[in-house]
Amino acid sequence: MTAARSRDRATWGTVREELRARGMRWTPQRRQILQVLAATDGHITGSELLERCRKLDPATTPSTVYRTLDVLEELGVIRHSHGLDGREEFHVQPVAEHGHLVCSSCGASREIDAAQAAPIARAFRRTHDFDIFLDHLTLAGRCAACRAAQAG
Amino acid sequence: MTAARSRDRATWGTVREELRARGMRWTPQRRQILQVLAATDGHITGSELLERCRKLDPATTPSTVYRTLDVLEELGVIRHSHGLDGREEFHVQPVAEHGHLVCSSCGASREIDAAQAAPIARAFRRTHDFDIFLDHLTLAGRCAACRAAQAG
DNA sequence: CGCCTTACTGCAACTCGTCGCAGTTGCATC
DNA sequence: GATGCAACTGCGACGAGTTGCAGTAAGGCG
Ligand SMILES: [Mn+2]
Ligand SMILES: [Mn+2]
Ligand SMILES: [Zn+2]
Ligand SMILES: [Zn+2]
Repeated sequence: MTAARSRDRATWGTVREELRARGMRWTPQRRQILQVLAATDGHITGSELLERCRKLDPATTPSTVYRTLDVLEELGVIRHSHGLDGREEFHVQPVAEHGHLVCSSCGASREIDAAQAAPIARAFRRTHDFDIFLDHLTLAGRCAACRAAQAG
Repeated sequence: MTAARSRDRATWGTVREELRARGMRWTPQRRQILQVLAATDGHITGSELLERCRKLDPATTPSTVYRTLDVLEELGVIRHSHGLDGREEFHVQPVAEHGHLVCSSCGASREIDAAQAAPIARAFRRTHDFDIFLDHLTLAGRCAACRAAQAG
């Protein structure tokens, strides 16, 4: 984990106040989930998060973890996209908005930043009057290496 | 269901020979699944297919249906993309290759045809040497109506 | 037609995730 | 510090989908 990629301490600390401001509660379970997320770089699935929480507290239950992920996404603290298998993958914030480009053959994954996605967003805005959510975008396809390997 | 959108009788009929050619077998279960798919317009999920098969034969089992979907996708008879919830949605062939544009707020969905996707495909081919699979693409976002509704 | 190989089916157990409900607890207020 | 309300947790049942395995049957061949 690098400081550049994860929410800094001060930002994570505001979650408690963001919850209170909405009439929601700060519980030991939520504190622990946030602690694990703060130590996570990049992406994490619900079941991975559950597993890591259970290392700290084996009594952690699935429903609490999944419901907390929903709450945190409503607050904007995390966002999700989907892997090739369709499972949700959560991003900790405030990483720059980005999509993913994944090779169906080898699983290699690259991020698509806002600049790269801008032409696509503009095209659908113009032709369909539709705003694309880059954070939710996963493009599947075949990378150069896999295309070359199969070409023979 | 319209003739224009579903695989015609002759094309569905070739599936039996395509299976045989690969050393696979033509079974009553597969015949029935294909019968349901032939009567399906547009998209269908695995559990929807299971449910429809069970109307014809209540003894239909999940594993056979899901495994048959895998086989048919390998043969190229169907393809899948993912709904906003991540679940697989199968397309019967030979519908023209297309992606989807789905509004996260109201669920409205439009198809993206090859012509509309061509600029995107070209861009990623050029900048990342990566071939996009249009059939697998689902773009999430917000439609004009929902944007207007929320603007106030 | 009957045999044999092996693809396939159905089952049971499992994973991931969701949901209603009853009991618990955060936290605001006095 | 005690009280009370509602948000939250944990439970148990459930839905969707996957997988190993043992028994079944498709279909090629004699
Ligand atoms: Mn997929
Ligand atoms: Mn999603
Ligand atoms: Zn690859
Ligand atoms: Zn909409």
